[in-house]
Amino acid sequence: MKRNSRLSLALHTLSHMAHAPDSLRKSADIAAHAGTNPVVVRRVLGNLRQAGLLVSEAGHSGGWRLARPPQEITLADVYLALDERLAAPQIDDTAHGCSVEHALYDRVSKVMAEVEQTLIQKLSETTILEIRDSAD
Amino acid sequence: MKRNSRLSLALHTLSHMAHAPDSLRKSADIAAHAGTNPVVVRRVLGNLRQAGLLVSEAGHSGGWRLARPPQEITLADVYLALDERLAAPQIDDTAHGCSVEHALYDRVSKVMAEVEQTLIQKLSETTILEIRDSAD
DNA sequence: ACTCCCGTAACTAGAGAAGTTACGCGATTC
DNA sequence: GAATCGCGTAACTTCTCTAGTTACGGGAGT
Repeated sequence: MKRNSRLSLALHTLSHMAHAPDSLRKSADIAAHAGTNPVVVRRVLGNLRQAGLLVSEAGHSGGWRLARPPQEITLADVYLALDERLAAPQIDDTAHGCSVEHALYDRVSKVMAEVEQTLIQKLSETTILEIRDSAD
Repeated sequence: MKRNSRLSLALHTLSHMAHAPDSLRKSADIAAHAGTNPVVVRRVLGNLRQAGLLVSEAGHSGGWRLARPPQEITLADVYLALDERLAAPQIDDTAHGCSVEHALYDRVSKVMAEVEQTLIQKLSETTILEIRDSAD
C-alpha cells in the first residue's frame, strides 16, 4: 500500500503490452502479474482508456489492448492520463489575508508549474516501446 | 490536515522572520499565526535548526531567530532542510525480477533526479528576503 | 524558587489510497 | 437463448501517513 503505485502500475502494464500490442489482456492476469487486484487494475487502466491510450472490450474473451502503436505512447502520456500533478500548488486554506503567504504562494506556484513542465517534457522523450526494448 | 503543510509552514515562518531578523519568536506565537500547534512548529523548525537556518534559545524569554541574514537563505535551503524529496524514486518492492520493471525504474528515476535538481535550482534563485519584499 | 519556553516522546484523529466484495451489463460461446 | 466470462462501478474495509494533542523533563532567565 504505497503512494503513487498507480503510475507504477500503469507504466508497467503498458510497457508489457508493448511486447504484443495486438493481444488482449484480462485485468485478472494483469493484476496477478503486478501483485494487485483486478478492480485496482480496471480503475487505473480506466483512466488510460479515457485518455485514449487503451481500449477495453467487454464480454467473453474481452480484455485490454493498446489503442495505438507503442512507439506513439510516451511516459508523459501515461503521467498526464492519471491526472496526478506532482507539482501541486500547495495551496494553504489558512491564507487569512497574510501578504507574505500570498507572495510565497505566487512564487512557489510559479516554480512548481515550471518544474511540472520540465517533468512532462522529460517524460515525453521516452516511449513505452523504448522501455520494452531496453528491458530485453 | 494537509500534505506538505510542513514546507508551507517553514517558508511562511521564515519569510515573516525576515522582517525582523533579530527578534525572538515563540513557537506558540508562530503557531497561532499559522493556525497550528506549538509542537508542530517546534518539530518543523527543529529541522531548520539542524540545517543551520535557525537558532533556538531555551528558558524564559527564549524562542527562535534566523541563524544568518535573510538574504542568505533561499527557498531551496528550506526545501532541503525538510528532507522532503519531491521526486521520490517510486521504488516498487514487488519488483520480482521483472526486466520491464527494472528498465522503467531506471528511466523514471533518472528523470525524477533531473527534475529534482531543476526544482532545487529554481528554488535557490529566491531568498526569503525577496519574498518579504515582494509582500510589502 | 518560580516561570517560561524549548525538546521529545507517546498517543489520538483524520484523510487518502489501495484492497476487497458485490453486482449489473454486454458480448461471446455453446 | 442460456451460460459464461470480463469489464464498469459502487460501497465498504484496511492500512499508512501526517498533523494535532497531551504530557513532561530540562535549561535559562526573573
